[in-house]
Amino acid sequence: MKADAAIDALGALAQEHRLALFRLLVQAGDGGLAAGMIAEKLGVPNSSLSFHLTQLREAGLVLQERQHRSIIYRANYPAMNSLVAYLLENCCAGAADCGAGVACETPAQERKSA
Amino acid sequence: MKADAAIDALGALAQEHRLALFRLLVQAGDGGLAAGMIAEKLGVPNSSLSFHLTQLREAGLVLQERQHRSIIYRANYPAMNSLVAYLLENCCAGAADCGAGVACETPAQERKSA
DNA sequence: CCCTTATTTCGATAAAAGTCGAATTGTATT
DNA sequence: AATACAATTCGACTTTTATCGAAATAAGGG
Repeated sequence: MKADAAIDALGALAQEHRLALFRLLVQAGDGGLAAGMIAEKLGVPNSSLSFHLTQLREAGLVLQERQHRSIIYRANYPAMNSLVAYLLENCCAGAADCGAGVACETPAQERKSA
Repeated sequence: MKADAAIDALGALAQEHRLALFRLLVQAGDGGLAAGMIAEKLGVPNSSLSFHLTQLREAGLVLQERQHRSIIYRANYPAMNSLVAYLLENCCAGAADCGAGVACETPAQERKSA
């Protein structure tokens, strides 16, 4: 993962509605949620929500797919994984135990997943 | 972790210089780095860097400590851990295997670390 | 085809974030 | 107490982000 992609992803998550939206999709799992359903759950006007969905999609954090009249959104888990890996890359210069706890023990750093 | 804290942390990381700065500290480990050293490594004016350090500190992602004339900054690993846990909380509604891969298998979700 | 539903794009506006030189504060040295 | 050094605060400015109603696009049903 490159710095620009990480900044886009973090920026996409750093907003009240988008953070709530992403967590909603993370919890929804494979089934995903339709745009209208999300707008209703978050209490945000459709046009505003559409703006936020675009941000998350362009940042690579969510995937979209048309189903009949609705558009279904899903969390992109691999993208999330590589974002976390990027943040913790070479933690404590690679020392096995550096007091960082779980953060430093991410099982798969810099995998090819996204 | 609460939503506001997560937004602050994500917003703090969603910026070119601050992301590079945080990763620098993550890699530096327990020794930390002095403000001046960071400014030099990043090629950012002191006043700009100070602004960014404040952002990261207020977001809880870095810790500061005075040492003689310098101020040493360190990554706050527990804060990072709880941020990741917050993002992936109740992933796939708690299903053991949901295709999310590593992301969904965070060992310590919502611990009291930060 | 016309009509309803689902979602996005447009456009104008308001609010927040980033930049950096100059001045300031705090700490050590002689 | 005068000087040098390390870092932060101030202030004026530019750029980016967020909001949401109204109009447009897309898909399916009668």
